[in-house]
Amino acid sequence: MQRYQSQTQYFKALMHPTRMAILDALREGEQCVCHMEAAFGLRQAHISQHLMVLRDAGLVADRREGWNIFYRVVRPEIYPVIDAMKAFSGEPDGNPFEAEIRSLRQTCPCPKCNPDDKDTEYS
Amino acid sequence: MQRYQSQTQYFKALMHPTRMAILDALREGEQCVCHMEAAFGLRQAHISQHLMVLRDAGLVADRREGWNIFYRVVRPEIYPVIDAMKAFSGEPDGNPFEAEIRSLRQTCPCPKCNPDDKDTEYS
DNA sequence: GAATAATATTCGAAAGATCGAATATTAATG
DNA sequence: CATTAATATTCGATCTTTCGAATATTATTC
Repeated sequence: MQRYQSQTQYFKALMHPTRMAILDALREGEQCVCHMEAAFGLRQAHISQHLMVLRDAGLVADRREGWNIFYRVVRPEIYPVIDAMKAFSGEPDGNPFEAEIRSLRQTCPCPKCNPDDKDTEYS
Repeated sequence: MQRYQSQTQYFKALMHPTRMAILDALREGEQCVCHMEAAFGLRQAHISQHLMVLRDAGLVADRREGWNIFYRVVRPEIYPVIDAMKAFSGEPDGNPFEAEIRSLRQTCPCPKCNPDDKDTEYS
């Protein structure tokens, strides 16, 4: 059964709701961890742990920018697999967090969202 | 994360080498357990346990015919998902057990393989 | 350079998956 | 009806995954 090692490893990476949510959230391009924390309503450590699994699987990579760390998908060819599964299981395809993440851009203090905040004064 | 329940359940079903092998073996149509046992070189109980997982997931169903129980895929729409993963992970697609199972037909005593064996005399 | 913000890592307990061994079930045969 | 062939189920040990709590790391700011 050695021949199935690779395929099943990747299925294992896709096997958790939080990891599917992360991959969906990254459809729009890179996101910092704080975005996912807010969009999913999950604890920071929890998300970080699942990001580690995806990183170890070679599906995502990170990039630091000041305080924030941005994650991106490095093998977008994984999306056809996910989309095939969504079709199979009758879920609407695409990114269910799209609107949520877009609205985060208003208030998020991370440099990607609000590059000019450097000089902003808070009350 | 409730929304990912269904998708991840199915990924979980695909997550094991033996279960992938079973689904590949069933591409050619229904097979009895003895075929998979011979083709995979795995113990009977092991295969049976994984068949149970696939059955509980609603992917396969069984049918008895005399002594043998034949399994078949009841949701072949799962194959596009598997094929997408094979493409992703660089595996050749299709059923790697095709030749093996075909050759089993020569010697297998199950009714599907040799429907006329009823009257066959052994030494 | 001490404090802080964002994120990562470690640890430990609980839950789940795997797998072999043993046993149970079911239908066919004599 | 006892035996047998094919397959299923149960059990128990081991390994893996999950997840919260605590702690560590890294870059920034004052």
